[in-house]
Amino acid sequence: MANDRHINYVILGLLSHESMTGYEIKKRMDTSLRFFWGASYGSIYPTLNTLAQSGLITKYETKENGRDKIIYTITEDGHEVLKGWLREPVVKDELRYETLLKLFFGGELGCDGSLEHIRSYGSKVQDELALLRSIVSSLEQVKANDITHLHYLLTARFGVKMYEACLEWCAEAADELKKS
Amino acid sequence: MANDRHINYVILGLLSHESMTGYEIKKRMDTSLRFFWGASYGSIYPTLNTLAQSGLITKYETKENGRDKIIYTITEDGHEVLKGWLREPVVKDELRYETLLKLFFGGELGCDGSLEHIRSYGSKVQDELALLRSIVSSLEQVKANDITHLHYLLTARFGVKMYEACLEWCAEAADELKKS
DNA sequence: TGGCTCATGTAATCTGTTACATGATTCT
DNA sequence: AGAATCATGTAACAGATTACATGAGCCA
Repeated sequence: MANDRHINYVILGLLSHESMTGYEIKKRMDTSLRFFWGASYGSIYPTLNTLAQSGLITKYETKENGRDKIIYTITEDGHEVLKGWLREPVVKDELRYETLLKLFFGGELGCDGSLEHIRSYGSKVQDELALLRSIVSSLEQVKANDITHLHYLLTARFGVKMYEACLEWCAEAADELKKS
Repeated sequence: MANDRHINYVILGLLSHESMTGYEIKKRMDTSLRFFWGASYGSIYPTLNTLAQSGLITKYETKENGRDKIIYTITEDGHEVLKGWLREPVVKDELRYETLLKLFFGGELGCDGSLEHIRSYGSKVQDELALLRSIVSSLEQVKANDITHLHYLLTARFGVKMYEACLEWCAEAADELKKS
């Protein structure tokens, strides 16, 4: 592989679970991975082509229900490259929280503005939490002794844990702002 | 202001607290803001110049201890622009967690690899947590009834809450991987 | 028939980092 | 004396998004 961008490994990872189209990859990003990673078509489709050229995935052009599709499948080489990346230590975990930025500078505005940001953040978190909880409970019901399933479950539970802590903080922070 | 990048507001925000040099701004990024935002010299210095050209901050070139410095100060216009941004709703809170990515695809590798990632993540979190806790306790000791202080404290507490939840998750996740 | 979803892709743009260049001062 | 820190800045590059273009099938 010429370059070493995350998007390569994300796609290889998704294809290691299941063969799919670029469109479906994008869907997974917006559902399963949305909590901790994102990508747009503008990075997905070109990457699929370079991965195919490198022989890490294969293209299968077909027609389903009259719709043209390209189904991508990971190759042996692809698996090896993915595993190589998985074995390497994590380089960076990043948070870019506009909410915290606005809160950090919130003294400039007064408490009401900050309270509004916290409220709106809290309600966003609550929605995400509901979504994640439903994912967790459906994964728990499957009760597969499959290791892949366990990994999904652990990441989803991470999200639940995070968001629960967020909500606690929201309540406490709002209280304190009201007191002042 | 010609453009609408976050870096503009981050700098205005920091300067709303205190006048300082570009070098000091970078330091704040790496200490106070490191938990939820980051920036490099390559974005800070050019932004300082455009902000000065727009009249949102002023330059004061001086010499301290024989060192050349440029101290930047926010203007009235700068305050207004900052307030305008603070009043607007938050557009995006983002997480880019390589650790979760590697864990999500960790089924490919086996439990040992995932356990190693969790361990290493846990120890990183513990370091950050210690740092944040010391910030929180020093902020609590100041006991300023100042609203700006309260805002610092709330963001720091957010970090503590997050990281505590992370550590709980690390312990639980590791247990479950060991069981399997 | 009109709007939504499925499906693929590209060009322009944006935003930021990395690596380098430079030079003074302070600490050990 | 040498290393680390203070201090400012730029050019090349990286990595990604946005907006657009295109077109077919599905549902009401």
